[in-house]
Amino acid sequence: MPDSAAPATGEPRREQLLNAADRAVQQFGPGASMNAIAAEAGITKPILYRHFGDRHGLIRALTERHTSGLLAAIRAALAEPLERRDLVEKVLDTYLAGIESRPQIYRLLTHPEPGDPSGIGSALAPALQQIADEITKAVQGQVDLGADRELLAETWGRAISGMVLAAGDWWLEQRPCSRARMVQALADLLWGRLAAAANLPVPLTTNHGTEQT
Amino acid sequence: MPDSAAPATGEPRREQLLNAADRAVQQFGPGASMNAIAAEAGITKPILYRHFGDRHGLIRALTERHTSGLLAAIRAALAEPLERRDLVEKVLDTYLAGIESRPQIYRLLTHPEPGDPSGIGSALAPALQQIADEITKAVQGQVDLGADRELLAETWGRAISGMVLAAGDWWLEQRPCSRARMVQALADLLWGRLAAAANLPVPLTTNHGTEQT
DNA sequence: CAAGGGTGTTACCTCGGGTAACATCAGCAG
DNA sequence: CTGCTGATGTTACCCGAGGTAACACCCTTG
Repeated sequence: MPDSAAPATGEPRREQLLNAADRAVQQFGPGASMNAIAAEAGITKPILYRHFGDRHGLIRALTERHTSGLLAAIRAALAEPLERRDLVEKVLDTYLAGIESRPQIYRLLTHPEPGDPSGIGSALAPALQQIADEITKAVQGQVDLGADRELLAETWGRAISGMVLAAGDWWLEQRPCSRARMVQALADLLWGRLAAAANLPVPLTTNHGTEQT
Repeated sequence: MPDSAAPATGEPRREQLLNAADRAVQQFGPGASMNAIAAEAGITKPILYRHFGDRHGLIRALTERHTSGLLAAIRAALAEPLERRDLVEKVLDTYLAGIESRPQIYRLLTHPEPGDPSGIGSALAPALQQIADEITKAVQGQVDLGADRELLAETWGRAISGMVLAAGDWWLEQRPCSRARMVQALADLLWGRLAAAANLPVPLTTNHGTEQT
């Protein structure tokens, strides 16, 4: 490696390829083929594979570029010195604003696999949808939520089912605790323990590893 | 259609194929190829396509069989006359027990797309993982949760990120309300409004459409 | 004995991920 | 100038998976 500090000619090409991949994904969605991406870049497949190894590597590089932005925003929001309720709202708003600004990219981040080119509506797992509906109905029928009843119930139906899906997914994979404890942890969350818990004093001793890029 | 009420010879074969597909999925995971499924059934591909149209149809038939069970269990749990907190726990436990009993099938239900045969750990979206980590760190650092701190924080990290993912997904797709209202709805949920809201009287006038199979 | 419907097969097509082998052009050492 | 190295690029191919066409078998019914 003769040149000591001149990646200025090497990096840009990779960036350029990623930009092309970006454009291709914007056009064709997350299922854009390697051929399509290569064509968008004005080159052919093998070059992509030389740079990124395989499709997974390309997608990963692509997602990392975008997640870094969203993640940084969320980190910043989480670090703001707000009341906890305000903090929660701030983070939620940051996330929603992030996905709102680039829907195609968002789809890539959350649904990296091709997905069906036919049905647009199949956002999350089909089973989840039905569970969400059940929860919605239950909340609507059993909980007094005032004027916003319908919207709240439906939102909560999605939210709770997604919450349980993600947590259950992780639990199945890792088995960090018994099922009963898991149930307690999730019920506690839904039960407002996040609101009820006392604030910890601002930590000055240990930095919780918020490494920035 | 000469035979009036004798699908007894037609249905069983289809059921039998579904059983074979079940076995194949248990063995090879959700990405089981049509060839593999056909082999497990002791036949070849075209028969599968005759019965189910395409892979999507097969997967759908398979998921419907299993969701009906899980969904019925959740419905039953939701309908039990328990205190709301107990009800929440009951439903959570029902769901977790359901996915625990058949992990491979669960994967099929929630991650119908092939997924990477190489990396096992990629359960949910890669971006989500990092967001979950951030939330975990934030909760650990800012909220006093007592002895279960670590487990609760990590569980909540996954749970909250999954919740926001699902809700955001739905919101992006449907745009049922403004972003600000969405933020409020989600923050309210995390804030214990589910716990704080009054019970609705048991509805006797309208049946909320809990149709059973 | 046909006719029809279900079950089954082999052989093929298409498309997408992934790779091997070869061509080219830059810069740099001798 | 020659020749090495390393990056960029190409064509042509392999493989596996979804999906289909065409043909064969059996069994029931008229």
